[in-house]
Amino acid sequence: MAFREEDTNTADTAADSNATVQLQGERNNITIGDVAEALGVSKTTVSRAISGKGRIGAETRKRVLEYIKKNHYRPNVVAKGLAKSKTYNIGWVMPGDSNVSDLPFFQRCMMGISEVAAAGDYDILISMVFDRDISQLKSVVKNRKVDGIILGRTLVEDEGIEFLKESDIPFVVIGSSLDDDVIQIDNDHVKACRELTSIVIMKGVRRLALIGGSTNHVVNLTRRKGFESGLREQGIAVNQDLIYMDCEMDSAVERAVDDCLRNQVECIICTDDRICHSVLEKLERDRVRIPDQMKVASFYSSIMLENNQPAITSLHYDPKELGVVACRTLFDYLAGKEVQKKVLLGYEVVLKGSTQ
Amino acid sequence: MAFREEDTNTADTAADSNATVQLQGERNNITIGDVAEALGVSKTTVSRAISGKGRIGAETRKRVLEYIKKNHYRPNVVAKGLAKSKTYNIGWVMPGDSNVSDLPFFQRCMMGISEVAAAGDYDILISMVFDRDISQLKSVVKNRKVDGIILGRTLVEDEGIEFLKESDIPFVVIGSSLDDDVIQIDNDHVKACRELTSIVIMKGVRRLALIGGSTNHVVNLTRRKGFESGLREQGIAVNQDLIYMDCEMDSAVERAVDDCLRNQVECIICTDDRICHSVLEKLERDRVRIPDQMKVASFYSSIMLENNQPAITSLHYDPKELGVVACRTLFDYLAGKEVQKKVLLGYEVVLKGSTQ
DNA sequence: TTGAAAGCGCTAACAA
DNA sequence: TTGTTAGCGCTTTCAA
Repeated sequence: MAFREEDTNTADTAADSNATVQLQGERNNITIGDVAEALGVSKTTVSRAISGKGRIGAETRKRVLEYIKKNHYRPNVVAKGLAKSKTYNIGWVMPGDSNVSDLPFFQRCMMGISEVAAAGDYDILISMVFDRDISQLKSVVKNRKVDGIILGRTLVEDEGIEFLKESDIPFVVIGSSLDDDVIQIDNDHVKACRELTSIVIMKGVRRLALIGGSTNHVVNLTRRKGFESGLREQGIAVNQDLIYMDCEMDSAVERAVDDCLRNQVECIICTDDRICHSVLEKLERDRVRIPDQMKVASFYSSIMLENNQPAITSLHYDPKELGVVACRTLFDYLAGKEVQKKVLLGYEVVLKGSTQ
Repeated sequence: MAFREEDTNTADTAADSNATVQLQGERNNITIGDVAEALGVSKTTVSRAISGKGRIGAETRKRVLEYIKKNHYRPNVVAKGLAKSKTYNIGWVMPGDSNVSDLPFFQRCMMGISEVAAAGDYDILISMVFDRDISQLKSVVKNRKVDGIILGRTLVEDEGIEFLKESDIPFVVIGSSLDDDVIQIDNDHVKACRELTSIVIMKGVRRLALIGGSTNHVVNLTRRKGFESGLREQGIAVNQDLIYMDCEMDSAVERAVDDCLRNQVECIICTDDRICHSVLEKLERDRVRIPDQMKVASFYSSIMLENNQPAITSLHYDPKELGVVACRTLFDYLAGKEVQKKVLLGYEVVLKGSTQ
């Protein structure tokens, strides 16, 4: 029933005027040399006054600083970078092929990173990677445009990580890596998922199923591990037949749900909210009532689940905090400090009506 | 009914090991000087071989290029930038305070930008701005970390635009600006909204209402203009009482819907899908059936509306294309070419069940 | 406490 | 066709 009427002129001009503009003139900025000359001191002195390093007379210092302020001098960060072999940029690598529902997650991470970065006079250079295409990442690193990298997600076979390791540029990942050499910042998914699973079981449920996403995403493996650990903790044998992984397509989710219904599953747990959303739709279509006929919980929640009736029991994380810690860790590492190889952040279990 | 159990150890170490790492060693790269020396030519010659500019013997050129390839030499972009007064970065300014439902929009824009930028050997530096805080943008510009800027959205009173104008750095905006001096890339919202409004009217509706977002967002003004123009086009007088703007909060939307119901409105048009979503929830709560008792359409659709029953009539745009055109335009402008001050891109009217 | 000079890695006049 | 030299704007040794 979709009548599509496409506009023909896809690149039209404003009706009122065909006005054009052209760049002219040069911006020329005042340099450290100008300051030095104006004050009759050397560039070195000015440099020292600014950086605060090296001995310098309090009086001279004050004069320089005042002049600088009055004349709006700002050091050229790029030139400084060249001299110090730094770029004052860090690279933030986002998957360009992620589900829309994951975008807010990366966005929040980025806000955390950006906050810390800004405080350290750093900027963020982004590069998008796709499943098999890490060319943007490569170019940023090979062109030496960044001092370090933060990788936004981890895969089991991660070309990005491979590349970063061999190009020995400092980097940290958000998420867990199977590779111990990598500096990792993640939420404690195992513990979180174990806890949620346990709680659901303690409410009386015995037959639980897990519907999960790609097994190439480390996070899904971690969540599965937490789920199984929760079962065992409550003395329930892990039934591999009730664990459905790699449900990337809605159709796979549907098949899994059908199977659950056939097998008298009492509670479906989803590794993320995209899957959960699709489970909920399927259950609605089949007129399965939640929580009476089936309980549902999710190991990750975003806006997608926000307005569901009934509300969905799920785990909450703080993506911004991940970004903050990742960036701090990277900075510490760049500064030559010792950093922990793996930092695990907290979580929240939020119980709602869907597991009542 | 939300039992929240917060984890106490928000920054815990991996259980198995307290392993730490520390950065060591320096990456030292081969420079243009090394290449020159190895080949017994001057740096200039190497530079010319790489850039292809200036006369150089075919034989020499080949030798240099081969050596470079074999030894994995990559020019230092930052040094090149310093010499040429370029950064090879463009700034992408995203609102950090936007609704989650808008994030995919900005993400898609960014993908378009990133595609064009990469093709031009440029990278993207991001800065987030908040309603009243453009400090990140300022720092990026003042530190001269970028050659030009793309602004992701426009406000009626836009501090970002003000700042960019007076710092005379080249920039383009995605969206429309009331300021004619600004280079703008936008969809043709007026035309699109006029068309959608007209079509709905031609289906027999006479009493239409518009529920819209902040009047500080230029796009909302533009859409309102299109709505009114559609009414007039169909010979319907514009009733200002049925135009509800600045419905930022859900509560405002609810009041507007209540008012619509009282006033025998037959069709509610929303300026974006966040508002539409909230209209739909309200109507559902009031058990108003769509489209029988009330028709609904939206001037912008994203995932939020995707799975609604019935599907919602709306306008579709291509955010990535906006990014592509914005970046191309900026590049042209930087290159000293003449560019159009205002480029309007196309749209799609997608008719669905909600206006049946 | 201050300054001269070399250097970060590249480009671009100008000469040869 | 190639090389010499100065310079982009800053830092940093070394000397004064």
